[in-house]
Amino acid sequence: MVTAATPAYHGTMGTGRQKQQRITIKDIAAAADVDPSTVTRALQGSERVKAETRQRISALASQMGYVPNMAARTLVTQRSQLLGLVVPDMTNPFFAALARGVEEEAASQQLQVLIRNTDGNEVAEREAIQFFLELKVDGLLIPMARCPDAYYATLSDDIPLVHVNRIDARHHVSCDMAHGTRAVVKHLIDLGHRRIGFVTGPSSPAQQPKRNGYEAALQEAGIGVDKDLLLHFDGSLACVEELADAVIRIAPTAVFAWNDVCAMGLIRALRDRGIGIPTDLSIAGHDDIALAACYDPPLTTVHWPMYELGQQAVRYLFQLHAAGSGFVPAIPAPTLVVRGSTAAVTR
Amino acid sequence: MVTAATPAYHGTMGTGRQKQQRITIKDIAAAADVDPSTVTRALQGSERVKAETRQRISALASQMGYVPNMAARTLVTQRSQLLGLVVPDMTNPFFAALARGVEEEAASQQLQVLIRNTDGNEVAEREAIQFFLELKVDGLLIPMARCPDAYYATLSDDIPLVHVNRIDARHHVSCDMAHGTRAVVKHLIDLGHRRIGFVTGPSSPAQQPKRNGYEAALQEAGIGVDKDLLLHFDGSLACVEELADAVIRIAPTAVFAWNDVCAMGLIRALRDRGIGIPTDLSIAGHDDIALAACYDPPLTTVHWPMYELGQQAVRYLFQLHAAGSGFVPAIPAPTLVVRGSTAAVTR
DNA sequence: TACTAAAATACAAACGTTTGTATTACGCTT
DNA sequence: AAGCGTAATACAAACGTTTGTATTTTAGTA
Repeated sequence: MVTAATPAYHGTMGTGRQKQQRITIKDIAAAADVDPSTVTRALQGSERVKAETRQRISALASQMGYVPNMAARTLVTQRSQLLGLVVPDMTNPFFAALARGVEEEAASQQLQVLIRNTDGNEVAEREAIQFFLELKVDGLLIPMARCPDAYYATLSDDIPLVHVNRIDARHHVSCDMAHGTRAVVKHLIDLGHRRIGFVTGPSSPAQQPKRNGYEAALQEAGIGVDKDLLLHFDGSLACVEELADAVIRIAPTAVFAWNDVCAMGLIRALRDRGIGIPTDLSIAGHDDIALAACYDPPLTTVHWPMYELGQQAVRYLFQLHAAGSGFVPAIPAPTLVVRGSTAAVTR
Repeated sequence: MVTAATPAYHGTMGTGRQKQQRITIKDIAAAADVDPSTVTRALQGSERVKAETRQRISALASQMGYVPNMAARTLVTQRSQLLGLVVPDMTNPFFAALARGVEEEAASQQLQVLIRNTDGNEVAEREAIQFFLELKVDGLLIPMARCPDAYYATLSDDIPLVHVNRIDARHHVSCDMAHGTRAVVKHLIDLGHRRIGFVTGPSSPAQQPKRNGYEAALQEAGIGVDKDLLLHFDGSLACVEELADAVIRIAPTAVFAWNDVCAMGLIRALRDRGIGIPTDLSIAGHDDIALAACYDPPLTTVHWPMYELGQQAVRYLFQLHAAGSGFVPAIPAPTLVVRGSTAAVTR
């Protein structure tokens, strides 16, 4: 047998490596004249290998352009060092902030975060989860989950799974969503409004508290919930035109929109129809996206502690890993941000 | 049957979730009384295994809750079925649209897309690339790359890599960025503007053509480039205030802003200072994000064919895989979208 | 010098797939 | 019934790591 072990360095003519030849731990072992296991340990910085050898090996590794093979590592360790994050839409600044919190916290535990969008589609969500399962991620984070709870229940044995803002789930980290919406509606009531429209959004169990807050505030003020004042936003900006027409028809003095984007679109569409904001009508949004402060008028809205939610969710995940049970995440409440799009009632 | 299947976990007894033994292909093989290789082939739908057996095996697989192990597959096939997409910021609707195109096209080839954000940070970009390398992705897509070209050159042997909108790169798919910016500046010139400010953004080789277009349009119209009319946007909305002050100081009749967000912030800040848009000053943006049409006034801007760029980039990648060389992507040019934020010069 | 504990390293068996090759089973033809 | 081509399946060797255990080396002691 010919010894094929040597990876045949091709003319290393000064310029650095040229050969596209996967360098493995074995190659390094051969070059350093040690066993592959020693290379592994050296690269891990194990105390078990002599400092000098460690030094020599890692020098060799970077010099040879060694790139560890995650697949092999995952296979043997049964840990991928990966966290899966399943979000409806990363374009939404709201989820972007959450992802930020997740990534930050995960990094502190040497974990990488993988993100998949679902477009709020239930089927896509399942596919994303399935994908992460195959990838053998070490944990799954699902904000605003769309599927029925039973589905996640079947999963929770396979993999640690934490929901965000889904209070009916087994493991979840949530802020008091209803608190924020209650505050904004109360704010409108305090301004003298009585006919307050509410634009609902894509329905999902995770979003239910939003509506509860609206109703709670009205009831606290002794105002009945009028079904006629409910409108619906399908998430597309095209929809704001008919929304504007509907608002004119039902003639509220204030509208609490599903989110900031919806509020902005609505303001523009209403202005096109000759309705001044906030002079003729007050409009509040939700989420407090970056542009909310930049709109004209600046948007009154609800700010969510998304970054913190992301952080806490990751911590919760670790508790689950450690078989701990009673983790109580500390989440600040959403806060009302009063800006220029709401004003005292004029009629 | 011996208990060899139990992988003897340390501790964790009691509180946590109980150990589930993952189902492997071997388990299915045992249950179906066939060889593991037959299971693999059955699951792949290979003609080599009898239809009835195939049927039986896949029934068994789903019944037993089998989840394929990507790591093992990747290890042996040397293909991860994964595509890496490295973007500065997925929050940017612009990159979101690109990702959409990439995902769509990749899906048609049974590939999954993994996305990593870099925040426009060069170090983060390298880390992201390194990460993807370890993950053994089948291809790398990098729009608006930040690092010097030499860096990517060293990579291109290891992995197929396609840039988006980076014309100095070896393999790239780009639209004629300068064309869009030239069109918008020409539009302003046609409206009678002569003093046209330009707000630059985070510099990167990929963004150079944007500025070239600005200068080209001026030169074509016989207007000199006045360095005093150049401003800078650092990407944060906080920056618009000082930007507004600067605009007032240098007193252009029109401003071409780095992007739509910048334009919106600037409009609001200028209004706060008593300057009407577009009556006193015209402002154009870039990117044509969804909210651009919803702003008040609706933004004149440049629409990019990002979705198409994403698609074409993936196709290019496949050409590279197939060792084909002369792929010429067909990319529509960016188009000018005239809305309400620009008007004829009044002074 | 012989002996031993500790340090350093080597060995070998996994991890869960895939795939080329070898083997068996089956249905024909003669 | 022997022979044969093919269909169906089994075998076995990878892929690149990690890690428990065995072995060697080293240095320190008696």
